[in-house]
Amino acid sequence: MERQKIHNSTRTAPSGGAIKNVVLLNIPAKDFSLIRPHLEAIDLPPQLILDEPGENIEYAHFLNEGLASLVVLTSDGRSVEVAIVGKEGMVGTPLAVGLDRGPYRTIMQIAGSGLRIKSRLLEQTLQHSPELRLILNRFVLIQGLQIAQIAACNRLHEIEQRLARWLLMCQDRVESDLLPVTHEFLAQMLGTGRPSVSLAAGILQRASMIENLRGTVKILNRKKLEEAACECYRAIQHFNGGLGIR
Amino acid sequence: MERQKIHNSTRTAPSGGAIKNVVLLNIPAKDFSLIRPHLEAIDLPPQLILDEPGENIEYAHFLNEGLASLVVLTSDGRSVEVAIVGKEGMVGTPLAVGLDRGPYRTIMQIAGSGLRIKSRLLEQTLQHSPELRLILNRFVLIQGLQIAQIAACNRLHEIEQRLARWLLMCQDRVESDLLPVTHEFLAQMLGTGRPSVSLAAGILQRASMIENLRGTVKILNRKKLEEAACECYRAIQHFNGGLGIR
DNA sequence: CCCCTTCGGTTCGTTGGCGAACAGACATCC
DNA sequence: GGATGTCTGTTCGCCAACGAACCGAAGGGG
Repeated sequence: MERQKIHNSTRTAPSGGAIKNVVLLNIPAKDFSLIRPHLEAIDLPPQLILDEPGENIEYAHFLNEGLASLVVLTSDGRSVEVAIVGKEGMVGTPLAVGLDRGPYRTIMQIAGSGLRIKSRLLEQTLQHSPELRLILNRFVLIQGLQIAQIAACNRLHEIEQRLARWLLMCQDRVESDLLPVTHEFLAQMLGTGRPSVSLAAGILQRASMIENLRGTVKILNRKKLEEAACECYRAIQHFNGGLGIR
Repeated sequence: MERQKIHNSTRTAPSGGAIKNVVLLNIPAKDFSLIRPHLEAIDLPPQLILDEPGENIEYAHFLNEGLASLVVLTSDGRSVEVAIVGKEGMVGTPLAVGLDRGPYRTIMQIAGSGLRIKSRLLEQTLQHSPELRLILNRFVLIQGLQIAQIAACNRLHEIEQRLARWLLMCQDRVESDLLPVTHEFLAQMLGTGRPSVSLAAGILQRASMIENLRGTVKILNRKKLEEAACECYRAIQHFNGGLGIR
């Protein structure tokens, strides 16, 4: 068990880079050897779109660093984020159950890198690895719980709390205290207008929880920020308990 | 293929009742015989609570008629519905991936009946039926898509549209034009106050789409109601395409 | 028959959030 | 150093939604 852990922590991609993605690290060694040759290292700059709603999903992505958002778009051009995926999961969940498209846009929020695998090759691998299949299906469910909590949060809580929640969830998946996001972008994620975000961010700043810099938000006091956030943050954190997030 | 269909449509529970649940009908015959002896018929009166957040899920439920809601509760006593489950799915999705509890309350919305199976027995069955496992996991994903759409809807659309959407989704899963729900209950589902519901329902009534009776809403004009609903209704309907809902 | 509960309809004052708009700060490029 | 574009801070008027409250109607039980 201990040896397995050590082995996991030094698992490498074909390109030689260390793997940090929790899903990949949790695959049993024998099954990892099945998938490893098909993995392809990929750089993931901010705003890169990984999947579009209704379009064929070519690759499954496993992040090592950075942060992707699942976003629902409406016909009038507005948008809301419904889930966040970092190194704890997988992007392209429909592939896990043999479907080839989903209804959301998946977009890189914070730059990073990861590994990708052709959908057809993932499917082949899944047929020989029930363990991987279980891991992915479990992630699909957990992600559903996260989405449900955000659904409730979107309805019941106010912008200030939701902003605090978002900043915390974001920082949980990034090393730094500096989150490179603009208010405009936050507005799209929170499904609101930009002035509302600036207003809420101003309040948090005056309470010295954060500092608003140009194009980035700096976390000054995590503890106070957690108090300002709604219970949804704790709830989501709890779902992810087994997935290696904090 | 055709014979299979005919067989499916006459599949019966141990109690002798006909099965209408789409998940159960789609299980291959050989695997259905595995699960059949463990199924137990159950009557499902309105307001019956099937699962509570954080508590052990004893049974998986497969509805034949009626309608259940997944509801997220907050600490201040408010609530929102995040998904609806009828005969197209399963209640107790965490069991499908070997987890034993979830974060939502599952409550019967419209009276009905169904079949249930002990969680331990379902788990045993799953180990011998990859087909059933795939069907359930696929449902878990589809339900996630539904929740995501509702998450967006909760944020971006107004009560009137959301109410119309809810009524349509409800009627899709019930034979009658009469939906036995109170405004108070609708308020809890839509995560809003009761007056807001009465107001919106009044508008829909004056447009002769519905009629508000005591304790029930009558659908008068489905077509107009669909026009009044937001795009989310169509989207969710589309996800369920393969699941036997309309 | 009357009482009592449940529900629907409506009101009213308050508020959070929205969209549009503008001004100032900062960064980059020439 | 000046011009341009991006980003933040802030204002203002407007509207949807909220919570509390009250009334009246409908239904059920004694």
